[in-house]
Amino acid sequence: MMVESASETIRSAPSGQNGVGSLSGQADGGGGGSSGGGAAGPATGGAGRDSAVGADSNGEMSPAELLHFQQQQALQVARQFLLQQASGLSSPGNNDSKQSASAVQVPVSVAMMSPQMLTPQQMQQILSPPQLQALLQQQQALMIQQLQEYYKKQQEQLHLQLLTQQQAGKQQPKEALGNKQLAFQQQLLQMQQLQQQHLLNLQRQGLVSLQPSQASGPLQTLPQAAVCPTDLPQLWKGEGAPGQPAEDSVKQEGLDLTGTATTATSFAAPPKVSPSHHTLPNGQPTVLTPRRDSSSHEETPGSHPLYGHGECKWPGCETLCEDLGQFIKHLNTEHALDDRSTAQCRVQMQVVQQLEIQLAKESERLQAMMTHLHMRPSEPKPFSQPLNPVPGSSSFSKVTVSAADSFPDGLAHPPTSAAAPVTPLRPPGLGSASLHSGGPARRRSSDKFCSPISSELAQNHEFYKNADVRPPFTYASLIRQAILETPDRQLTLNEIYNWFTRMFAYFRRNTATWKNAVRHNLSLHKCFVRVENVKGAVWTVDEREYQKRRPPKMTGSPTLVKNMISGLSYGTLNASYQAALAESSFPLLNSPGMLNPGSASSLLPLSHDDAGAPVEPLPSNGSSSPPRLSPPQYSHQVQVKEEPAEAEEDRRPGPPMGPPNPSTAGPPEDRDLEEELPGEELS
DNA sequence: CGTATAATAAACAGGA
DNA sequence: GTCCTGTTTATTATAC
Repeated sequence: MMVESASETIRSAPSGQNGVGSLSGQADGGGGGSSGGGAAGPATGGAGRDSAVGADSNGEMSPAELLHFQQQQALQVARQFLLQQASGLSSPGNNDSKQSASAVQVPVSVAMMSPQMLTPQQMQQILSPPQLQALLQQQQALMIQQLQEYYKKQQEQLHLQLLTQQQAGKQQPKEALGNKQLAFQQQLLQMQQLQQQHLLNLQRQGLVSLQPSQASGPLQTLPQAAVCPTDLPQLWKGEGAPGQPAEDSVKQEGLDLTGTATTATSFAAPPKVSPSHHTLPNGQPTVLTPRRDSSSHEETPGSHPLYGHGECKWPGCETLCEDLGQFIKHLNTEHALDDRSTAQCRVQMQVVQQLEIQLAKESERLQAMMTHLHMRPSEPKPFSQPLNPVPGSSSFSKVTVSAADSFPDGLAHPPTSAAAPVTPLRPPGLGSASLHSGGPARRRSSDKFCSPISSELAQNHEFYKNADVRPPFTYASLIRQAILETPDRQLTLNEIYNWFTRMFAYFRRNTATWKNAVRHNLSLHKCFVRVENVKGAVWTVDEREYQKRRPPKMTGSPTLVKNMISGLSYGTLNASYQAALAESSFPLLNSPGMLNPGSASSLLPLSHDDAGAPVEPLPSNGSSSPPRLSPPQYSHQVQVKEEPAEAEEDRRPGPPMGPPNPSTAGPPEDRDLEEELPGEELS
């Protein structure tokens, strides 16, 4: 005892109390602050950037400026056009839905809230490593595709125009050609410049590695441009970021426009090239710099959309600034109106647009899902409805929705704490807990997330195993998991310890305190039943108790939940609700588990089992994944041989599981859903 | 602001 | 006496 406590204190003291204190402090600040500031900040920031892209505020523009402006406009239009196309294209492409749905779409949906609303870290939190990767890849692919499309189109048009022009030229007197040619040449030039500029920008951002020679050739560069927009994070990292490996592969895909290009240059053509010239949303001369500058001053004292938690929130810039003044100074010096800044703005714009499109799509899907689910008549447990979550941010996870093992709620607190120490890897949904990889973190990561533990764990099993990241689950849920993973559903304390260390790198390194916590939890929670075994004492889980205690958490966002429920029941969703849903859905989507409840169980051995708990599978899902509960599961109840008394507790829940809902008994996903049921005891 | 939950810390007891 | 296991109490952070 003495020894243990001593050792514990040694480590925990620093990391524990103090560490926690400071850490949590950061987290807090970050969380709260960012959520508030983050939401508002980015939003405004976005607006600012958006408009910024426009042009110069001054009514007067020099020819050069005008040209620049025009280019911007053209680019803007082109982008919009592309985006539209993309959306159109993607939808069909998504048809392969089922397979890619969870894998790809999910990430995308997440991406929607990215840059502006989420920091890279947040995204990492929300996404599981694989998801993150998928997201990045998708982003890349999308951008590449768009760029390619765009340039291709432009090229084609030019070519066409050239041909036309050529013909016309032959039949027309040279003078006549004069103007047209001039116009066309100008346009061509403009386009080339635009492209070059774009490439340059990309290059500056480290997105594209251009060989000087290629860069020099106007149209030749196109292929490159199409090439490699890297992942968002990279984008934001700005010039500092080294080119990505992806480039190579992409380059090969470059369009072979050279031929055309060369040809094109030599001829003149009709004026209009751009596909659409409708007025641009932000065609106005509002402007970037001025805007920015002014905004910095305008912002209510003490705040600035691009400033939060002591650091600059300019994409890719996380420079620390002690105060607003310093930040403004930094903003003006580092993010003045220059190519890089404008390029970043443009990128941001593009990102936003893409996200918007995605948002629309996802919202639609969500609605369809809800509609579909709603159709299902009985919903024994409203709460367990897969849809759950809505609570804008965090709460929903609480919804016991089993299916939804959701974790991430990270949104709630946009941890602006971008600065926060980021663990190399970030599992899906961990919350802030992960922030301090070092010491014991106090953050409760929660039960909110925990329900999904099995699926989550299953999916990121390797991750937690190797990354020194605090798992986003409560001790109770982890313990339960450990126990349930066992065939016997019982473990000795030591075995539980071993499970912890085996499954989580975090518990290998961060010793001590957690053991105490484990013991504490075992004793404290009624759901853990100690049974005397021949060999000694083992711990088992009383699902019933476990489930019992969860409800409270669900309360997460009562209102939202209620709304959701009501919404479901009524079948009608009001706008706000929908919006909320859409919003919240992202995080959920992130978790594959959610999308695929059944998968969870399959992945993790444990999930199903717990049969003890009568899980009620979702109406539809249930059938698909009848838990392969093994008969024994129940036996688990407690094979604990001796100690009837205690055992009985176990059994009660177990075998009887039947009781709650025999028919539905099979808990496909996890037992999470299971009993939540009726408020039985709760209410 | 009050309440509930969870994490953390630590005191303490019983048994090997 | 030491260590492990369990129980219990207190404090603090968070979320609602």
